[in-house]
Amino acid sequence: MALPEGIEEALCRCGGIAGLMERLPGDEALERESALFRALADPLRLKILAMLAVQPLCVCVIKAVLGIADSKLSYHLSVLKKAGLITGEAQGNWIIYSLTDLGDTLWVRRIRAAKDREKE
Amino acid sequence: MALPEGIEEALCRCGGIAGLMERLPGDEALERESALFRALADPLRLKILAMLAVQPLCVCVIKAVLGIADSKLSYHLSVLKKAGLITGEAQGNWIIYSLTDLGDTLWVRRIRAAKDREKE
DNA sequence: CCCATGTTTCAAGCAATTATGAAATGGCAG
DNA sequence: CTGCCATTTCATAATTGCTTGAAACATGGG
Repeated sequence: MALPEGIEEALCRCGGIAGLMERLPGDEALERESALFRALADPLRLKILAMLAVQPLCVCVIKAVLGIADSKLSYHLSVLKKAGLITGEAQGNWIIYSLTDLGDTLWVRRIRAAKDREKE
Repeated sequence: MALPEGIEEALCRCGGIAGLMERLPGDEALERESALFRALADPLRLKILAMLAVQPLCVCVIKAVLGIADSKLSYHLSVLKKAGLITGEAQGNWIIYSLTDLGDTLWVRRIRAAKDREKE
């Protein structure tokens, strides 16, 4: 396989194809990371995270803000919960959701990233 | 609508439902953010980003490492390109891909996030 | 000009995610 | 116990995203 000038040289310097492969994250880590991004890959879910970043809320308030069907909201909440971004705690007749540590740090990161991007 | 104790009080403090809605990012921003996450929501694409974080590479090398069909790789490259995470520059017979600034900062962020998560 | 090589595009099928409405669960008040 | 309220679960339909192989497009060499 012929390669463009510059690339081949740089590739050799890092151990060729084999050397490159060694530097990559394992499949398991990639799967875990991408699963997290998948949970964040929906505007509705980001909006829910934004709300919970303000304060913990019960499902009915989230629903009132978003204006969507119960089951739809429940579905998205379960996606966020499975990803470990939020957690729900029963309180009487209600379930109060709030950000987990992971959700909180990721949220802070998102804000920072969005601000970084606005600079351009 | 009756609300659980604590929630209602906190909700009032931030301006009620209306006040909460004002604090949320606009639909446009949410769409833009989620589109970025969607591009990151695939292990193969994260692997490609990992490779390009090591050094710029032509398609054929990426293909050799991943061991997938041309068209499949091309598809994923186009997703990353549309999201503004990578850029391709023709050099003779080859196209050399590299991370954009956005891809690079996001990559750094990802590494940091992964390390944070390992602590637990 | 023609061929070989590297890469992309296209159409079709398949897989995964999301939307929807109805039914089920579980708690609490009367 | 009964009825109501908040929430989830389920089955199904609609949508979106991914994969695959064939064909098309460029580019550079003979």
